[in-house]
Amino acid sequence: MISSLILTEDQLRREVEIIGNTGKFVFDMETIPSAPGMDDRGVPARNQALWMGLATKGRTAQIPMGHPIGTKVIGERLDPRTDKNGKVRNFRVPVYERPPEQLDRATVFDIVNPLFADPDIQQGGHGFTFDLATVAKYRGGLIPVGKSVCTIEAHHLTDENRMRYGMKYVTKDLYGYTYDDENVGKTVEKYTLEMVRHYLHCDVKYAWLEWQRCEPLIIEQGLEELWDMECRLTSVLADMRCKGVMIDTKRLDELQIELTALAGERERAVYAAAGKKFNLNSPPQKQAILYKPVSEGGEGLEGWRFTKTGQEKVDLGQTPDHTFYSTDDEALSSYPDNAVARAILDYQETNKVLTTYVIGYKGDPDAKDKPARVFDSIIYPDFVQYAAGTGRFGCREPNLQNVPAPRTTLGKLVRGLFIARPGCILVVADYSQIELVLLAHFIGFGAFWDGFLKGIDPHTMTAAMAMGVDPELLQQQVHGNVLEAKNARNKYGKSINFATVYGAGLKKLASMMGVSYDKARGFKRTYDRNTPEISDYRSEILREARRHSKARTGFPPHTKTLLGRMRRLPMLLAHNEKKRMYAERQAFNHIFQGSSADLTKMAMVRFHERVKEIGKPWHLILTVHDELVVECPEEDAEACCDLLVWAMTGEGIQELVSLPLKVETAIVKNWASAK
DNA sequence: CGCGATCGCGCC
DNA sequence: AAAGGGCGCGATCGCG
Repeated sequence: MISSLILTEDQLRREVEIIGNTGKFVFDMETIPSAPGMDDRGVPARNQALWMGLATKGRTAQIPMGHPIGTKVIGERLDPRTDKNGKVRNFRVPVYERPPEQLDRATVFDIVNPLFADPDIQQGGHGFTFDLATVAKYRGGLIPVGKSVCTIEAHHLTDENRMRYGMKYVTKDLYGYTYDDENVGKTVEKYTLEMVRHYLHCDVKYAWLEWQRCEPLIIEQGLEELWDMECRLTSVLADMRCKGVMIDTKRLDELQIELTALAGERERAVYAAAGKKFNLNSPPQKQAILYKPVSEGGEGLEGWRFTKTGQEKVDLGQTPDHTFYSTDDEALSSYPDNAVARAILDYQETNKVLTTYVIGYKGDPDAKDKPARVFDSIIYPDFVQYAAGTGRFGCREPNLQNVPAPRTTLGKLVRGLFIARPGCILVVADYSQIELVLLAHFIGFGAFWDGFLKGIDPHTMTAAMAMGVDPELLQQQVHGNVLEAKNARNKYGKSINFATVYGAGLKKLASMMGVSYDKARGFKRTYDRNTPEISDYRSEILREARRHSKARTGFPPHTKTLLGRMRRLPMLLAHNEKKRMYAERQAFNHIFQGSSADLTKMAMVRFHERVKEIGKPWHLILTVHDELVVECPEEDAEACCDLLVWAMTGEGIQELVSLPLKVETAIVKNWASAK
């Protein structure tokens, strides 16, 4: 491949012309913080572009825009730095030649922008939302318009089980090539011009090759429509990444003060109850305190649930000691009479919120690895379209998909931190019972199916099937607030439905239902007798999945979603029963979890593209599996809500599912007010 | 000191 | 007889 360092306008114009004629290119941005000492190089709305890398058929180009150092070492200087003991020491630091004259950002974007503005030119990159969002601020906030190919997504569609999709690992495993032992991309400005140039050349070269490798595979595997949807989604995610979510920073600060005090109080209460100090964030130390006999300074509690490794050791025939037992919430909750267990539970509730959400968002200036996630009252989460094997999103830095739900006081406080910008409002919509609707859809008849058509709630329906009573009667009782009926719905119905889509066993089911093992078994038997179509469907799906093999059909055993998204699970053929049954649960669950993700992703694309057509300032800001959150001007709330409902359930998406798709909506000032 | 494993826990 | 799907992240702890 031809590789060029671009230092003049003419050189850049030539590259742009070649790319324009090819109609397809890769670009990759290397960035630095918005200001010295600021930790936002990974935040596209704020960072600064330092390099742009380009690739197209047969060539790459690297464009520095103010790289601070050259390549040759011309001397050495002593740099006084304080080490961790507070001592000042002189470090020898190489001095580099001055860098060459480079193009400035404005000039580069002037010349490159026609590529970004041309809907007929396809563009791609590895983890592409970052690059799309990074360049947007140099073009008036506009995301480049052409088809956007994220090469990680492309790879993921054809190999969803791969653990690491980073370029470093991909080049090593697929191309047998290593080029970045030093993580140059993390701090490009510290490396020599030539090192960055080579790094960037490799990045765009292999992104281009990945694109060319994956595209035919995707077509061959019949995933073209899904691929088209995911490509359009990449642009949506870039927009979300630019936008971010507003946080009530005043409340966040107040919450930090309140929770720090409360956690401290509760920590002292634990020590008082235990009669000694220990590290109450350490599971091993909690085990020692709770499960060791009184004679050895413990509370002498009888453990009843093993940890994962504890269970494995028991399976190997070892005799349990205190280190085998779990100290999780459920285990501790079973000792309501023990003061230490109670005190630990109280402490953990506040400490979890304090460390994960409050400090997690604000960052800890004293800790190295705890950067702030709030910038001028905005959090910029990274929604990752290729995070889960089922097709669901992941969300990182920070994860806004595990914000406490507004069911508890603390949950309301945390979720209430997420607010609409001034003059704006949040439109929240979530699919009702989407996984169960999909289960009924795929089976195509039976109790669920009838229930959904008659408007019977699926948990009520399942409770009725488990107790052998008339579903419509039970539904009436639930609506009439009959206590036993509501309990049956919430405990029995919900639990069995969860157990169905997740594949939980009877032991788990009993504990979820809050009844004895025997009673749970009885309910499950009645349920299975009344809904044979469900277990029949499961067997059929797994049989179908196992029919596949590389030799027979070209695919490993797998299941598929509504849009044909594959989950390949070779372990469906494992002889090891544990592993095989795990794969069976994954395979079955994938159909509903993955189809739900298909619908949500598709709805996001529909909403975003329609908004662009009508030119409204409405933006998706959050996606939480079956829930979408949009921010819009207050006066647009109703219209925006209508459009969101259309995107999620209207013509063009409803046809995919043979039962009515339903959403619940809310128009709110802060996220805690929904639901 | 960085890294991975483990445990635990927030969400859907 | 037994079987909880999918994430990201915080804290601790042992290892190299």
